[in-house]
Amino acid sequence: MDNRSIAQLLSETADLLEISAGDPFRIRSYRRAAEAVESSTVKISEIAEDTKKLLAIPGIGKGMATNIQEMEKTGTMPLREELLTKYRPSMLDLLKLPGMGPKSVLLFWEALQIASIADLEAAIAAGKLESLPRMGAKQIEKLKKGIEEYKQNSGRFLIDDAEEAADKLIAYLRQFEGITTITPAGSLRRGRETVGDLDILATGPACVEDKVQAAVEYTAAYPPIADLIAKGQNKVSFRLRSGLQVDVRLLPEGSYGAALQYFTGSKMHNVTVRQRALKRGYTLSEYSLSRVEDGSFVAGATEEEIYAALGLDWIAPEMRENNGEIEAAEQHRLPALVELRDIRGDVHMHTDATDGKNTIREMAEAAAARGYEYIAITDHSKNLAMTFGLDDERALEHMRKICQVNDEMEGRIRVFGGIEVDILSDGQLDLSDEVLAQIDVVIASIHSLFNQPEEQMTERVLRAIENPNTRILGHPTGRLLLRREGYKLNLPQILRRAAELGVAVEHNAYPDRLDLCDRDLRMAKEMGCKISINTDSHHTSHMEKMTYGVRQLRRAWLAKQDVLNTLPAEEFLAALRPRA
DNA sequence: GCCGTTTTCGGCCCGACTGTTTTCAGTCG
Repeated sequence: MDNRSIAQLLSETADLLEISAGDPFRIRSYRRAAEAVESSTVKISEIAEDTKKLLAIPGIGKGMATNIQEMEKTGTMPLREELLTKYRPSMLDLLKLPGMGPKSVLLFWEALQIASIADLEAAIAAGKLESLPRMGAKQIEKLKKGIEEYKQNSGRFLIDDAEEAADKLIAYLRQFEGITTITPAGSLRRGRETVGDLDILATGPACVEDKVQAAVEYTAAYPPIADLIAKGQNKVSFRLRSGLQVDVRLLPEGSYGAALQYFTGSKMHNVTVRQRALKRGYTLSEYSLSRVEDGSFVAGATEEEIYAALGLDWIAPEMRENNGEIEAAEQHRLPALVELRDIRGDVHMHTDATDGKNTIREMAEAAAARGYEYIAITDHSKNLAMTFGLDDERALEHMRKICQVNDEMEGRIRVFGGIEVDILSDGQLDLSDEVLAQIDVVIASIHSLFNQPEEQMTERVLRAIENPNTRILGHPTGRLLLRREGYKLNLPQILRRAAELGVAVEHNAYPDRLDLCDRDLRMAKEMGCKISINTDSHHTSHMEKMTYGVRQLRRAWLAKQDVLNTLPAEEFLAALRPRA
C-alpha cells in the first residue's frame, strides 16, 4: 500500500470518528498520523514490519503503528471497520459540503437516515430538514448552494491562477485610502502548487478598530465577487466567478506580524508553534504574542519578533508544514533556501523548429533579458511526429543554428545545443548515439504512454538513463499528460539509479505539470541526485514560471548548492555526467 | 491516540462568523 492510501484511510477514520462524536484528541491523533505518513519520504510499507522505525516518525505511536501494520496485512483496520458498520462511507462526502460538519452529518443520519449527498438532496426537496433543530430557511438554502458548488467541483486552483487573482484583488484594495500593506498569506505564500482558497491580509491606518468598517464595505464591493459568503468585523469572505474562495482580513499594523504568521499556516505548523508558546507561558493569536498570566503584549508587529520571542529563527513560509522546521529553527540549523535570483540558467525549452512559438534568437534574447547566463535549446526528437520532431539530420542542422545564435549573442548569454529525446517503449532513445554524443544537453523524457504496469514502466526509464548519452532525465514523474490513470513508476528506484550514474533529474517549474512534488524533491536530495530546474518553455513568456518551480524547491528544503542551475555555465556543463 | 525541560498521567491552539438563539453550538481556517 502506498503512503497516500495509508494516509487516506487514516484520515477517513478520523472523519468517521468525528461523526461518531469521538474523543477530539484521538481524532487529532489520526489526522496527525495521516499527515505524517503523507509527507514521509520513506515508503511506509517498506518499514511497516519494523515497529521501531514506525515509532521514530513523529505522530506515530504504539496504537498507530499497530494500525499501519494491520492495514498492510488486510487493507483496513479494526476501528475503521467497526465505524463502517455504524455509518456509511458515502457520509464522508457530506463533510465536503461547505457549512457541513460532523455534527450535522450525525444529526441528519440519526434523524433521517441521510447517508449521502443524493439522500440530502432528496430530503431537502421533500422539505424534511425543516423539522430538525437549527435548520432554518437560511441554513437549508446554504446547503442547497453547497451541493451545487460540490457538483461543479471547483477543487483546488493552480498557484499561478491563484496568484493572478490575488494580484488583481490587491490592486483593487490598494486604491483604498489608508490600506498600506497587502500580502497574500495561506498556501499561496507557502508556495504550494495548488491552493484551495486565497487568504489576503491587509493592514494600514484604515484598519484600526473604529475605522475598519469602511474598508470592510469597500472590500465587499469588489466587482468580480460572485457570491458574498461572510462579512464581519474585520473579515470578508467571498467567491469569485472562477469558483475561487477568497478570505480578506483587515487588521491593525501592530498585529501585522502575528496575523501574517497566523494566516500563513500551515495549520499543523501553527498548532505546534502555539503549543510551544504555551509551554513558555505565552499565548499566540492572530493579534499578538502575549503573556498568559496578565495578557500583556510581548510581540506582534513582525513575524521575526514573534519567532524570536519563542526562541526560534524566522522560518521561510515554504517550510511551515510541521516537518521538523521548528526543531531546526530552534537549533539554528535551518537551511539557506535557494532563491529565484540564484538560478543562472534554464536548460529545457523549445522553439518553432518543433512545437515552440518563438525562434532560437527570441528565446535567447528573452532569457538574456531575464538575466540568465545560459540556456539550452532542447527541441523534440523525431518520435514526436506531431511536433515535427527532429531526426538525426535535422538535429545536427539545428545544433549549427543554435551555435550561430550563440555567436550572435556576443557573450550576452551562452546558448547550449540540446535535445529532448523520447524514451521509446523498449527504453531506447529515438536518435542515434553518434548524433547524441555531439550534443551538450541531452534530456531523455517519456512522452507516450503504453499502459504498461509499474515494473515495465520503471524498467523503461532505467534503461534510458543507463544510456551514456542521457545527461538529464526530463520530467521524471511524467507531466500532467502522463500522470493520468495508468501511469505509475517506482520513483525511488529511478532516483537511486540516477544518483549512482550521475544523471541529473529535472524538476519542471511549470505549475500545471505537477512534476516532482516537494516530497519527491526531498527524496531526490536525500538520495544524492543532481537536480536541475527548468521551465520547458514553449514561448518566451513561459520562462516567468521559473518562480513557481523555485518555490517547490524551497518547500523541499533545497539550498543553492543542491541545484545545478545555480552554477555558472561551464561549471554546469562540467557537473553533468561526462559526455559519452 | 500521542507525548514528555511540570515525563507514564493529564494535558492536548485560538478566535471569528453565522444562524438561530436570547447565551450558544457548529463550522471554518
